[in-house]
Amino acid sequence: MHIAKDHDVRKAEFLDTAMSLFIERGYDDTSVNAIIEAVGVSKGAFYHYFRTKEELLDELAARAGEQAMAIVEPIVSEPGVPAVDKMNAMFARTNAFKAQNRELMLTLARVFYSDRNALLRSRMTRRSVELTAPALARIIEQGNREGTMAVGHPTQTAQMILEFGATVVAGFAQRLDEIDRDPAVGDELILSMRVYTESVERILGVAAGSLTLVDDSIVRIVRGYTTESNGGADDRS
Amino acid sequence: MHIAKDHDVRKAEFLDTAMSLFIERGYDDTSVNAIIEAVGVSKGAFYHYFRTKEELLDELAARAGEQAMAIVEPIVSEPGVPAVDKMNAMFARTNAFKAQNRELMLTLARVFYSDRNALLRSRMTRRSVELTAPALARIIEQGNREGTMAVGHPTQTAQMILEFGATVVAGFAQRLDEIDRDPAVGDELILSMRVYTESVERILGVAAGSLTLVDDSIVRIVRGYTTESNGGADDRS
DNA sequence: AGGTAGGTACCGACCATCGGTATGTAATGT
DNA sequence: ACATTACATACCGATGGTCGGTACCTACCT
Repeated sequence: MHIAKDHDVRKAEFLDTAMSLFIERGYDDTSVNAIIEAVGVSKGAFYHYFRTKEELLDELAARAGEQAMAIVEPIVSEPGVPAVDKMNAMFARTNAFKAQNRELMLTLARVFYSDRNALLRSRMTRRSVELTAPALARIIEQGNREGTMAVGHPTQTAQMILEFGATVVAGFAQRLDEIDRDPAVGDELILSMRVYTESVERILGVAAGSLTLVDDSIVRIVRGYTTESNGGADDRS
Repeated sequence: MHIAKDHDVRKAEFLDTAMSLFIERGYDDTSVNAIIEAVGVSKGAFYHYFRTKEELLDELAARAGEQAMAIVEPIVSEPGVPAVDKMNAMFARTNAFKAQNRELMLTLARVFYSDRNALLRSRMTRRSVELTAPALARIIEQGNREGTMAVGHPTQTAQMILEFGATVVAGFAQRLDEIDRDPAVGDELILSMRVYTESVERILGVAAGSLTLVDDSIVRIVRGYTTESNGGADDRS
């Protein structure tokens, strides 16, 4: 009756559906029963692939880390590119994706960064930082050699900047909803992103204004948050 | 038979016992049954004071924020003290407490910052940051006026520094256990705390070496972590 | 002074659901 | 053929939360 699928395929199926359910309802509020129901299998199937629900969470975190690494790696390895440009590229890559999937990112951000998902987020960012930090460290070392950066401890600093960024983004996302009640919050958020960029610039000892960690697309997301149809942009560069 | 206690007294009793149980075993792993057993009351009593287990968590977070504020407030209001000194005092106050209760802090840190308590931590730090940030912002503004600091947006920066600090401390605590397996991790952690201090100095535009956000007592905690009896200190200032 | 109405503080049995286990069985590879 | 994989199903203790009831204090009416 039941068709046996390939091991990795079924496992991916579990991971995918679990991920979207976690995003929807949060890790704690998504039961194993809900997962197996969505996949259309039995409990035994679930515990055949994962020893515990938490192990599934860890595998999700690991996958996220690998994906983050896959994006970052080619940028770092590119020869002949200045360190500052590499940093900008590294952050711009994720920004571009976010801008393209505006609707997705908004709902995703609101739920992923809601503190109902504190554990999920904690695990995923940690893995991502762990795997991405060495790459950023190499960029910083390159910047030191080029004389555009002045950082005493690249490895520690890289880790800190990434953790720092994750924290800032989390705070950012958690306040998105407030914009509805008070549009001024939107300006505050945009300001905080600029302060973040400036802070990183100072930490790296890089020239002011040379980094663009958060580009205009993010600003446009915030701007267009309340009203779906955003008319003329009232930007003041 | 049963003596009726005053409302606030009983509520505080719930909060206190719940807090110590959360610290001991984590939020998720502490059942409502465990709490009422420790307090010595029935299930009905608990749900008479709190609508859900999570509401109790929120009230704990609120209390923590107020306590943090109570420590910071008098330091900020003190007249005639340079901003840099105030910042050092603000951080030293908590450090001193930590050093005195070394044993307590270690167990507390290991559990509080273990990601089993991601939710608890997330709520508490958020409240603390929210309440403490304005005070730090005032210090930064004072530093700007004195010419010892150069910060464009004190409010946002204050918030960021505190969130940043919480993140760093969390990462710090989560790696404490690794020292047992690899003593070199201890050096890494101490280094990361120094990098944190230097980063904040740069963000504030303050003279290098003028901040002491993490004093030697913390270093001594890490040093004495593996062996209980710490003989001669092999410090290299 | 005595009755009683109403609110607060609490009890304890009960419930659906949770994560996880035990055991069985059909399909598949060798 | 036989072991291993890939599930299914029934079941477990524990959990967060509900609910109907009760003891007790206070206030007011007569």
